[in-house]
Amino acid sequence: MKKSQVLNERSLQLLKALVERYIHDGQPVGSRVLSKDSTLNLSPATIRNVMADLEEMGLVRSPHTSAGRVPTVSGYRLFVDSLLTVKPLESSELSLLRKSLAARGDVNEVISVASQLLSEVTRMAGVVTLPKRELVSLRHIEFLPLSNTRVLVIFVTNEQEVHNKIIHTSKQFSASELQQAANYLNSVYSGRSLAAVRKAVIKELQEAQEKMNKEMLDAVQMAKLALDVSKAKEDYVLSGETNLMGFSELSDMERLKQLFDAFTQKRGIIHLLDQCLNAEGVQIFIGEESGYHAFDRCSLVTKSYSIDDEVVGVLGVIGPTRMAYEKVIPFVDVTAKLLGAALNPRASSPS
Amino acid sequence: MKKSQVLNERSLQLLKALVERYIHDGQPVGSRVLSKDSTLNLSPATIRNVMADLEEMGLVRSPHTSAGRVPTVSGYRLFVDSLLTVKPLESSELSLLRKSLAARGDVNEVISVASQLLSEVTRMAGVVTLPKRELVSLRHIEFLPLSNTRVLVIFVTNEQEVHNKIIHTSKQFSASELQQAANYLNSVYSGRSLAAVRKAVIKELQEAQEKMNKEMLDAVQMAKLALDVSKAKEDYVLSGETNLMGFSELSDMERLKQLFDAFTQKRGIIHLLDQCLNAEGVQIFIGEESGYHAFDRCSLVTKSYSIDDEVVGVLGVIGPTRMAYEKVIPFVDVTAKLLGAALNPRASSPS
DNA sequence: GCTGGCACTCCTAGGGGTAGAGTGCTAAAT
DNA sequence: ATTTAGCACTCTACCCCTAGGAGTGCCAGC
Repeated sequence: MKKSQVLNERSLQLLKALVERYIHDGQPVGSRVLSKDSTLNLSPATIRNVMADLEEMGLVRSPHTSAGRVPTVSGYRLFVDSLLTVKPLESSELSLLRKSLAARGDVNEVISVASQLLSEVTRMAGVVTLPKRELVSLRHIEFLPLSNTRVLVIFVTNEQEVHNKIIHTSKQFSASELQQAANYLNSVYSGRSLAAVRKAVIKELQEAQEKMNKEMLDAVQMAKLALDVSKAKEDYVLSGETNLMGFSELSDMERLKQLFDAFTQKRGIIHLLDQCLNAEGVQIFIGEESGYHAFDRCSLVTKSYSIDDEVVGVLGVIGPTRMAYEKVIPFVDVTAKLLGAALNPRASSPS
Repeated sequence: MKKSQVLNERSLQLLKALVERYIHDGQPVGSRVLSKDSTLNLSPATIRNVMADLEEMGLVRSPHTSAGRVPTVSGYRLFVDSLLTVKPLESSELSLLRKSLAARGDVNEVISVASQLLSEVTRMAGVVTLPKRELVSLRHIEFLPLSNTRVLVIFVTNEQEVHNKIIHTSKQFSASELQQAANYLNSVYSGRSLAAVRKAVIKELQEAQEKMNKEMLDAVQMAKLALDVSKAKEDYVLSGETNLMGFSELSDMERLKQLFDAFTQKRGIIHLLDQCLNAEGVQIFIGEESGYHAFDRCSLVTKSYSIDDEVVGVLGVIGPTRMAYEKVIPFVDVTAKLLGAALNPRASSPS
């Protein structure tokens, strides 16, 4: 039993060189190349010894007897956590980001542009969750009668986000009744947060009776229905999935199908991304770490983004475990910042 | 030179048997199996002669000297056009369709349910274009001021379809000015078709000057902006793409990537589907017939669907050329009819 | 005109042999 | 005590070859 189990500097440098090399050309790396490649001048034999240690610790493994070594998940983990030297963004990339994410009106458009940027620049898949603000303020609400007791509700939140849903009311309302109801709600609740409105509405309903006239009661009743499940949909925008088909490590059709199925299911991925919401800085899942079988051969590099210092969503890049972390990490980092800035309503340019 | 070039009944029956057999088990079919398989009792030798004729006419081909025969595109074409015996839907499928497509409120939801049905039942990919009615009637319009000269326009068409866009106006409007403008537009134009409104608006603008007061002029000006490009987005809902990854004929990663790229591009596919809009009955594109390289190994079975006798969209199934046409065709047919019925606003159930 | 027979072609699967890559181990060198 | 050179060993990838099988085309007989 050797003295090790604790890694000395040299082993770490070697691991670093090995991972970098493997990321670069995708083939198991042997002692010979590392000997030439690495800055530390060591003979292949020495390197073999060190590599044997690394293997014993589960940081690398060899696909078969006479192949070189390949990083394991733990190897990658150690690499990204403490060995990685990140490369600053190329200025061309930065300016592309800046240009494309210049503030514009439509939130959905900005989100999908960001997603596409992530995928195009990294040549992997980009993902951005839709922003969900805790504090959604009600800007305006409107009711339109449909057939029978169905009513179309349109409400605008956060200045310019339009939502609509159909509710079923207890009785049939006329257009003017609905107009009155909307007027009442707009005058009383406009500008307040959805959560506050919901709370106030419920309170009003409980102590209503005599204080309110019937129209207002109806209005409040409808507001309750309208705002009920309005925080339902969590969703994300995915781009460049097809880029993943180019990677040899994902060329197994069975796995690939599982991965794409996960993309359409959305559930698992959303859950995964949600875990990153509260994390500081760039978060990385390597291979099986994600806990989702479909991602076994993939890594996910994510960062949350914020509007006005409030974390509202997550974006990231999905690619094979063997990806250029040193470039992807800073890129995801910067994109998150710029996206947050672009979404800040106060900064939105008049154009 | 043989007497043929014109196909006799026997050759046709043989072709039919061959195609059916090939569709069934996906391997080149030889004279031996056909001899046993087919209803017409012929020796392998005779069948070989006939197959040689079929090959000469480009209806079948052999992958190599000692393999059986495989249908060519023309072979499939002849098969689906005149040899196919369609199977009626299984009652379980029909009832599933009926149940799932029971009329409900949200158009988008119905469309995506239909798309999923197409993919789930056929185990291939399902596609449905969003309905686009020529006659879109304006139900209601609303303006909300944003920062500076930007105005959020919300308008409702066809009873319950909500659209919104942001326009830039020449001057800054107050909330009440915008309210007035909306009131004016709603009172004058509500219930008329978008096309008519657009026309009327332009006319009014030209002869406006003295007849109208300033508020109305502003209103009309904004209506023009709002309704300007409102017929922009053609789109479709695709489901079950991943099913396509199971088929061996699409297992070439290069081609598969092209196919999926085409799915995300949307442009080509929309164009292809548009061609089916005006066709009667079920329309089929086999392999290269589509003209789109990405579809070389695929077939597309489509049918237009109508709301209230007006053709508004197309749905279909995308799968490998070797698909069970006799089941897919009637299924697409029925789905189109049921989707049309489900979307008919008059029939929408109050629930 | 159909059929049986036969020679032929081509694909496929499997075996054996070789070259190359890279290892682990040992013994010598530093 | 660590590093290094040398060497035997292992595993893969590739190539060639063969045997078997499938299916054809053609011809001659029914």
